[in-house]
Amino acid sequence: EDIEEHIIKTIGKIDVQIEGTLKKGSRYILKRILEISIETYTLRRALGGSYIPTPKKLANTKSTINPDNQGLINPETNRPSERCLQSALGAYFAHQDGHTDHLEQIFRAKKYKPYLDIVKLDGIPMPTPICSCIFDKIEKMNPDISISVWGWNEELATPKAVIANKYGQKNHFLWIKNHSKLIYGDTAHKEKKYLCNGCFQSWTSEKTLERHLEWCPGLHENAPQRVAMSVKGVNDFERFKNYGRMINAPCVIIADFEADNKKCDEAYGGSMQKLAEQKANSFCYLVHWIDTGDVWVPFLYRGENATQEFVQRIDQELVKINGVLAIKHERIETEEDKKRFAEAISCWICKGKFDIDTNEIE
DNA sequence: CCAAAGCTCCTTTGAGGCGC
DNA sequence: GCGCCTCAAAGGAGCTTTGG
Repeated sequence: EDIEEHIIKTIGKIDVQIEGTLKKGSRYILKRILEISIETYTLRRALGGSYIPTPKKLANTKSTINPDNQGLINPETNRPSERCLQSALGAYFAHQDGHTDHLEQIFRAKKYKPYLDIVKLDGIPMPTPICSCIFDKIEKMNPDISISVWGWNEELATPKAVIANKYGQKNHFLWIKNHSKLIYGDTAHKEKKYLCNGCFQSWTSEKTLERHLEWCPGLHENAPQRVAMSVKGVNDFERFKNYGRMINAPCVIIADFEADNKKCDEAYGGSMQKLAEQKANSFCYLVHWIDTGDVWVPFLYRGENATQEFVQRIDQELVKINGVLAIKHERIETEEDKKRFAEAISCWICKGKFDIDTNEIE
């Protein structure tokens, strides 16, 4: 169905292009279309594979169930079974039903067979690609569950939510029985952590998680944003106060740095440790004159001591800018202006009334 | 028995609000 | 801008619980 939709869209695009071309040139006539070719490519996505033992550090957390399908042969393909996703979901359903023992034996224990059958995976490719459209389909077929996919980095012993598709990688699915245990190592703080299922951040208490949930935008595509409206009589009135920003700036300097991320490991003060340092390696700036729109040619520097170089260059620019600003212009002041100044009773910037008697000013 | 999670309790750190 | 306050995050000691 995706292919059909794509073809219909493509035909529409071709029509528009043909029409556009015919309108542009004066006497074009379309006689016939000689050829339309469709190129297809095999999409290589992360795939769920056959049995892989749980990595040691992950196994130590005792937070996952890794169903054992070792030696199982799929009668349809005559190759090792690739049904790890089915068994991971089956283990969840069995656990929901109160079964806690030997869930990893779901393929072999007879009493667990029904739970494998609960899992609806019709039309889902095995091994299963990690792809939002496929997992959307699985969730539609199994309306009682929603699935989040996590990746495990054995070297760092850290879990990470999988959001983007991973291409051409063979994966193995297991069921995360206990999220809390999995995220315990997020910090060195030795208390239970509370996971947000929407964005996979961990929180220090139930209270802070609940507060976060009111605002969590989630990580999925088209994640909703919470909008806080002002309350009548409380915060529904705002007044502009930043009068300094109203003063005309004759010119602005627009500058940008690029930096290398230099790894380090040194004491920073207290119990903090500095792990990385941003070291500027280049910068570029230009001077933009507001009134005339003039731009002084962008200056680009790449090399040693970029920050010091920047300060020196800006000092020189300021000298040049002050040179321009030092040119005095004659003030144009009409009789009307003088009259308005004399009669003014409020500040022209903030509109506030003068609290001085204007008659006293001579 | 083991390793990791997690509890109680205490501490430091940094962000941010408030009043002056 | 400063001092003071509150709050949450996070570090950590010393212990128990948990699940294999």
